[in-house]
Amino acid sequence: MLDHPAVEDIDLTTILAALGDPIRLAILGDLARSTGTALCCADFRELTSKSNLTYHIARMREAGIVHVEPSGTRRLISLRRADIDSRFPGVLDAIIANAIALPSPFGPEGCGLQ
Amino acid sequence: MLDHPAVEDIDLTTILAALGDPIRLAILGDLARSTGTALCCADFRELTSKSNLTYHIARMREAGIVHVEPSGTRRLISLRRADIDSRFPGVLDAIIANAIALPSPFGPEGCGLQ
DNA sequence: CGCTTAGTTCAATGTTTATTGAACAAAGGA
DNA sequence: TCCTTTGTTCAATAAACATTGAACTAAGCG
Repeated sequence: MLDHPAVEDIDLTTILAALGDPIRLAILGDLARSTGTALCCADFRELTSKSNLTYHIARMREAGIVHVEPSGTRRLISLRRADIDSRFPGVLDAIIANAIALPSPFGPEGCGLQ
Repeated sequence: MLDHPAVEDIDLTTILAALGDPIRLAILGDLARSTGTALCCADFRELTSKSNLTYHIARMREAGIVHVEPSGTRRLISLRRADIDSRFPGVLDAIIANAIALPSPFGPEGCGLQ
């Protein structure tokens, strides 16, 4: 539980598959928009249900895209941006640059975050 | 049949999902390595079976990643690099740069091309 | 201690995906 | 015209994926 792959074990196919889903791409966008502020699962509640979020965030964690750290009753989610960039230079940055501009797949009001 | 999405209909999630598969990422790598030479389905035969190639190449075509053009008894496959770059700048280039370096998922001898 | 907030686990369900092999179609060369 | 090469279609199948809701755990607060 809460296993994070080592940098050298991060796989490009797995990263792309993990981001090839509207909910997870929206999570990526939210995380990228909020650099500095740590987000927790509850911050993504407008995207889907609690248990479904557990599922999607676990997929991103297992792919090596996010780091999840328990903090009291919550889990702080952060991007492993430097890790992915060192392993696959430019890939995550390019995706983020485009994902940030994307409208939220769940209504024009966005996800509520910034 | 042989429907290609218009540039403005190309979707980032769909592209990432299409490339989040070892066979399709290998096809992308082969195409990127062979700029100048047009490839046909048969050039990917070391990756999987004929009918499975039809399936994977159709997915890439429907995602807007490749253009497929009949030519005699074959189909010439080419990357829609400029199209994707105009829609999602940098994304495909970054993925290609990393995919090219990737070992073929099907044996150290690579795919036989190049 | 009891309540609330945050998130997980689990089983169930329906959908999509990947893969196979056999049968088929279409173009080109001998 | 027959044969070969190239690729498609189709049905079947197994596996992976996404989604739900109910039950649960764990931490913090009053």
